[in-house]
Amino acid sequence: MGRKPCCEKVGLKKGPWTAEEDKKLVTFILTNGQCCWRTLPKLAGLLRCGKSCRLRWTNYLRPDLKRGLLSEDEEQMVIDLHAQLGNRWSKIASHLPGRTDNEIKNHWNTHIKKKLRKMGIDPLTHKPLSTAEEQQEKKKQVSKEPEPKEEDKTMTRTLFDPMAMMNNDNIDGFSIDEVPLIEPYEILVPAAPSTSSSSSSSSSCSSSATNSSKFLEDLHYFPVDFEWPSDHTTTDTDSNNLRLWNIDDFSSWDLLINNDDDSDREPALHSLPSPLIQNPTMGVDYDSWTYELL
DNA sequence: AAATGGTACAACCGCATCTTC
DNA sequence: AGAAGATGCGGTTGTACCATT
Repeated sequence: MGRKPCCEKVGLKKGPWTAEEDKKLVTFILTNGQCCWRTLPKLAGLLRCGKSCRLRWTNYLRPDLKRGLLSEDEEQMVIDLHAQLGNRWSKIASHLPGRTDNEIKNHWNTHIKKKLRKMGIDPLTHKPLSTAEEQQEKKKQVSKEPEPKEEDKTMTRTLFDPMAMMNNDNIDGFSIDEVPLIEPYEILVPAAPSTSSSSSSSSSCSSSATNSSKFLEDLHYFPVDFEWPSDHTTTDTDSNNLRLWNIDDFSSWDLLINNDDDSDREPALHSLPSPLIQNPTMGVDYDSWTYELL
């Protein structure tokens, strides 16, 4: 008697998400918050399994995501963290606000691995390649010996970790679980005096509902026959910035929201806390997010 | 211009872990 | 305590895009 599959696979859609599905998912989550991924697809009218919805949201649709290639600093941080944590991508991602584990994993596999190899560093051990190769050889010869314990592995990685070397006396105090993630409801906080505190927990089903009500109102002004760009997931690898959708893709939407008569309908921008608009380090460019999502 | 190969990234799969009853 | 369900995580795959031949 095995466990039931996470969802009824029959009749469920797989593969790339369409703009329409994205819209449904975003609308639902902004209305109801993130709750119960299993039931979400049904409630949102999506023919997807909950898992797929969660991934789409966390890796692509979340408003607090940074897009674009990792900066040099971020890349170095990934390398340092990888030296300490190994392939614990979610832990690594928790140190890089706006970055997802999937994104970091992909970047590691496609860019950093090669880079390190070019530099003569083994991306697995973070040791000089020659040494690592020797070790591989030894490992083959002594393959009967048991695997080193997890702590030992970490120690080995740390040995060649510049960050750890610099902060040697801080290693023990360096908690990887202490960096908070920005939640959507934390971003879409209305500037208007709020009756309820914005602190509290992140587990509510309706946490973002009120915060985004204005935003959702604005959704109603979305052109019914608006044509979502089919290549909205296309990345511009020639520039440093990836994109979800080009600003030009939204000319009709842009026209709509910038209509002089309806200038106050611009999606909830006024209600966004100014630090979020002005502070790029928050990883949220509200303007672009609005356009990207819609 | 077409074919081919390489690269990058979104999405899926299966297992692990956590939560609830 | 342990079974079942829900969620999270890491590895892998599929495919679109780009460069080269």
